[in-house]
Amino acid sequence: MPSAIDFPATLNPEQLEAATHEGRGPQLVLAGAGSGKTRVITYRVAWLVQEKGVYPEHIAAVTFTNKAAAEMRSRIEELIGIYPLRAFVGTFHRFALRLLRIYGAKVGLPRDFAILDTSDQLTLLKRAMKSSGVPEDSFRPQAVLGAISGAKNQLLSPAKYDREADDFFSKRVAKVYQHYQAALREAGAVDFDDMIRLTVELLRGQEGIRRRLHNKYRYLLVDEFQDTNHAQLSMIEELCGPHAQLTAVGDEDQGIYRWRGAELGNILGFERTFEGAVVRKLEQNYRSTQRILDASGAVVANNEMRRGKTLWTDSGDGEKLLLYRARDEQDEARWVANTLKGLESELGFGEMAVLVRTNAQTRALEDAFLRRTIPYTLVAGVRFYERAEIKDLVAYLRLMRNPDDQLSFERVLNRPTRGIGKTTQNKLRELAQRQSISQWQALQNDAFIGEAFPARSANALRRFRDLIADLRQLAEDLPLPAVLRQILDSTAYLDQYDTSRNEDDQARVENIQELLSSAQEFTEKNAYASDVEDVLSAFLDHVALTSDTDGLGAGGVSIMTLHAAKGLEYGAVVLTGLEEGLLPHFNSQSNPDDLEEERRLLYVGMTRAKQRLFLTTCRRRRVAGTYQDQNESRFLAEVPADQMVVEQSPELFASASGYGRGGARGYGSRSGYGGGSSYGGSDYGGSNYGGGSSSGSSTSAKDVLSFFGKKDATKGLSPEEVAASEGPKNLKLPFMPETPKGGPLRKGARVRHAKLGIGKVLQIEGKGDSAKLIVYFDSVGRRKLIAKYANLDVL
DNA sequence: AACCATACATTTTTT
DNA sequence: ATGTATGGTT
Repeated sequence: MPSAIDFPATLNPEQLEAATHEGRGPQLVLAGAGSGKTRVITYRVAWLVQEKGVYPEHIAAVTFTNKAAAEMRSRIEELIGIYPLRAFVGTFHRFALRLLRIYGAKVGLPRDFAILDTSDQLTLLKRAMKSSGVPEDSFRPQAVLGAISGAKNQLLSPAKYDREADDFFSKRVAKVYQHYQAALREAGAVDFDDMIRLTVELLRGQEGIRRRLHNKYRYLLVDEFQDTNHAQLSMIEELCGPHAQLTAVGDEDQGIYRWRGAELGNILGFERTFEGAVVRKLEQNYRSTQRILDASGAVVANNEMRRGKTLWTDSGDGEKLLLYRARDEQDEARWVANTLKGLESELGFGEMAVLVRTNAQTRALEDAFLRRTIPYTLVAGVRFYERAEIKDLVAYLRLMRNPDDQLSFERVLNRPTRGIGKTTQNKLRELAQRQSISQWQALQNDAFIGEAFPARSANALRRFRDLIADLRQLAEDLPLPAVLRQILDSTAYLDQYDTSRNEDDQARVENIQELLSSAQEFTEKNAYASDVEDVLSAFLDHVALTSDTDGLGAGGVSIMTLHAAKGLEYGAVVLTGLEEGLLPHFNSQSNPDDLEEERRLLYVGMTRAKQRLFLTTCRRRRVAGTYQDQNESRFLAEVPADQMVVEQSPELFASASGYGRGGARGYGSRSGYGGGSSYGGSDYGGSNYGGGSSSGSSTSAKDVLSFFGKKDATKGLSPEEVAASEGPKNLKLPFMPETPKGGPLRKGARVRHAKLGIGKVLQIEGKGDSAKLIVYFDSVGRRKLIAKYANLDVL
């Protein structure tokens, strides 16, 4: 066991103050990128345990991701030499789950409630839309789910949400929300948002439990505080009893999850929420060169929503940033590949990362890397536990614990196929529903099966019932991995695959093997658990709360989204696609708060770099199949010129015909018209003002200016701003997908579609980027089209 | 139940 | 362009 830690010798003065914060009051630590925030949390826990004699049981450290939690736990344990440390170190959801598994009944949860993943949620939601009479094609289920999630994050019940709903969409959502909750109740399940919401409900409604928990969790540490949403903040508030000591750590400049409910206000208004709070800043950076800090700092300084920090380092200036102006995404990818190859001897590919705003950007990069045989890892991919075969087996496991689990039951009823078709499934569901019993219970009545179903179906159902019953019997005393093997065996699950011929099948079998090993590993780790069912339950919870995205460390250059890069660091970082429409993304250009978030996204990307930082921008880029002219990101103008070297693609001029006007900054060419919100409602809706790149003549900036002056519709750019800009030099145009030139698109207009031929517009509904057209084509008749994607020529 | 054709959507993603 | 979901057909 390590001897006492010399805190003052290992921490800088600010870190030391934060780690050894005394007194009752809450503390907010504003930890700049690379300033050692995890260090502060780990040392604070160590300090509490070693210096203040706090029992680890009284400490809870809460994070957002399993990965962060695991890292934190291992660092703390290493530091104080206690394994395992009996403190709570885990995610918000795991914390909530721990409480709900104990006290769930108090908020109306069944004993073995299941946790839904996103696809289960969608299944239930679609069902809820149907039962609430909201047709599925009227609103995108994803959008409805998003709205419901938002409501839950705001701790709004269906009734309250309904009361506050004042537009058509919200009214509908309110209805669906109600039915969705009913469906959850019926399925005996909660979704992720419910876990937090119900925990708040529990803490607010049960004074006794609340007091007990105040007594237990006396020291709270919350990581990434800028990412908390309203429900999570409430949970923390309720958890902070009169004696709790809260340490919140975060960085408002790295808040990039507004779109999923995170509220920067939680960190900006910390002192208002937590009275008497102390706020500290960590500004010494241990990661990047001063150059990188200055450049990124200059960018983020343009944000209003921040308290302001100035990061510094004593490790030297380092090299200037390098900006590459590429012709298109192929050229960009080629340049990135070559540049990184040149750095290989110095850094090694594993110390390099290429960051993108959208996943679609990775394709060109992968191509270039493959061609140049540069090893790379795509950090993304389908989550392990969401793969179909894994979900099947997990559903079987769930039935072992709770055969009344409706979703799991329906999932495996005919998987692998065993002659229980859709008709039979629907009938069974209806019959069970009518009697208010689970489908499993319905199957217990043998006579009922015989009466209700034709012989063939009845037999298949009986066989399924006996299969599950036998498995449940076995599961009672077999260890988890053996149960899984038995399931595979009894269902002949692997027989569906042809591993010698089909690569996909082979991958599925490998996935199943991986599941077996993870079950094995889990069982070994939890060997101390008292009985078999405990391990099974714990494993199911583990599966529900673990995404296993950690494909890191596979070697080579890491390619990932800016979001995925948060918290990571690399010797060299390339930020690609610094273009209007991509960064800032065009869906975020019209709202100032969204725009600031895009800037933070860039900031997060920049501050991942330790030594070298590269930026790239493309003159044109293929988006959804067709090339679009791009304008440089407005954020590039915010990087101090003296911190950056600019390199330009020779090809920019070589094939000058569509891109004539290559200035030092900004291009005379422009993109078509139609960025999101200005679409439908106007006379110009759907028509386009695309630069005539095909003819080789890019339209002059004057035309563009007059156009905008007249239109006055472009968000994020007032006519004054446009007028104030002088020619191509400072042109900042919103993202606009390119379409060929034509007249205004309106009812009755004749249009040409690339595949469908000539048609007539019958109707235009909606506006914004979702404007829908109904067109009658000579060839195929009526078609519904989305203006954005249809790419219509107006004749 | 397997198969094919068509429709649809395309920012970011954790739990 | 491209992948996935859905729906109809055999």
